[in-house]
Amino acid sequence: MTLQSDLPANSSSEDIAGALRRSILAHRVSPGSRLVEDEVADIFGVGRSIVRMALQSLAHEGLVTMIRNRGAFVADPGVREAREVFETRALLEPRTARSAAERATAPAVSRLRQHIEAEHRALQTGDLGQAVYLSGLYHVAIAEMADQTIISEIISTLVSRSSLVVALYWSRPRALCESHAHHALTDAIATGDGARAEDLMKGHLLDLLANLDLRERQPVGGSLRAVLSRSS
Amino acid sequence: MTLQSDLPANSSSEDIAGALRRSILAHRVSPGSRLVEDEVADIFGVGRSIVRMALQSLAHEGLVTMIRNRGAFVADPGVREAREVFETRALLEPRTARSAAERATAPAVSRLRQHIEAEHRALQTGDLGQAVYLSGLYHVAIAEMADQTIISEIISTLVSRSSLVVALYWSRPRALCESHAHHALTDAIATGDGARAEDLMKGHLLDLLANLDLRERQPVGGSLRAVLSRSS
DNA sequence: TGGCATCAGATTGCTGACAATCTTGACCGG
DNA sequence: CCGGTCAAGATTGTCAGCAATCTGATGCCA
Repeated sequence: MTLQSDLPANSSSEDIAGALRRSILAHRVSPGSRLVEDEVADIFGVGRSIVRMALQSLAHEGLVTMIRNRGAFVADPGVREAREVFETRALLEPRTARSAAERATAPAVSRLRQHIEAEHRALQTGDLGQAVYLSGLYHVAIAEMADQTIISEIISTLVSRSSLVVALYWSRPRALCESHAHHALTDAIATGDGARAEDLMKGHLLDLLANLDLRERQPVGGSLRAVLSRSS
Repeated sequence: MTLQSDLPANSSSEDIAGALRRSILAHRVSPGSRLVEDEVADIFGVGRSIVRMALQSLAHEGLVTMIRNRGAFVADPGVREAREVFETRALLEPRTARSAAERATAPAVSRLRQHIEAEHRALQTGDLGQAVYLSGLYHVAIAEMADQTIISEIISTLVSRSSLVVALYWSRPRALCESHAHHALTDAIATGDGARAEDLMKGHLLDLLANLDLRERQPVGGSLRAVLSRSS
């Protein structure tokens, strides 16, 4: 677990939750990893209570699993949860994209295009984790355009969880992902075509779900042992 | 703030979060009230750390607002949040009701009817807060029938927040609420009529939203002062 | 060899105390 | 009478330490 932190020694629990979140979403720590309170506290130079709060926050978001007397682990969603995350997004995001299109402003649209560009750059430098993370931010930005605070927050956590799901179940390692989908969607929003935006978003999410390899996989530790015994 | 607690002295933070939640949802503490950590800790006979965790939990659910260095308050949703809560529910619950209808089992349906009955009893004994609370549980029960964990959790928090909204904005104090709607919806689910369940749920939620008096109201303290100055 | 009790080490759960911060009310000058 | 300043009290934020619990390794016995 290498959680490089460039944070000032005196950070609040939200700062630490944010730093941990970025590390998890960019796949710098793998699902299932243990997050020891003392260790994290040392890394960020704070006491354990602060780390505890940050971990509890992330647990509420579904990015971390806490087990009493055992500690905190980076969430490790199963196939069922993976499916449910995308099904829920498919319920919320299409209509939200429509709202966003209906109240699109020029600066907001250009912010969307900047997101896409940043995502592209990350893909070209080969930083897949960062690309997935930025692709998530694009969806959150759309939700915020729709000016719906509650839905934005829900989508934000769902997008986070999606990032974990993609890390675990994405079936086409080097696919060009979905830049085309994002481009088309942005165009629809820019022209204020709500119906089209809704359709595109729905298709996009179904597409993502279809590209997951949702066969039951072995628990991480088990598969490692299996690999070793085969290679011997 | 009278938080009667019949809890054993040794309770976990979840127990306390639950007790607080019930108190808030049944309107035994009014929105905006302060929740002092020491006070709550004394009432439940635990240390402050446990209360802190419980409060943080409720803050994540949107039932409590925490302000740094100032403390925790029972949430006091504004008109905008009130509208958004119901709009989000309208996005999630109709489809979920359809799923519930499509996989309805006899015991699950009878549990729904029990919920309705309990709600009726509360209404007849005049316990309006309890009735609203139970009416919320009915909606959560439907979400659970649909066998969607994530959506169930989201709906559960939205239903909680709805309870606060109803406490603040319900326009017809003695209306017979919505028992008819719940009955019809249950019938649709019992007969496995998914399309009808979806329609009924959508209508039901729009109905609820329409019966809120969403004019901007004065902050609680301010209106009190206004009343006093008028009566003088 | 395989299964089970036991124990040391590591880690979390919780409490009490102290520091930092905010609120309230009194005081004071204009 | 009004606004601003200051100090006391109340409340939250954080830390360090200890008790409770879990993990995994060791040794024992069938």
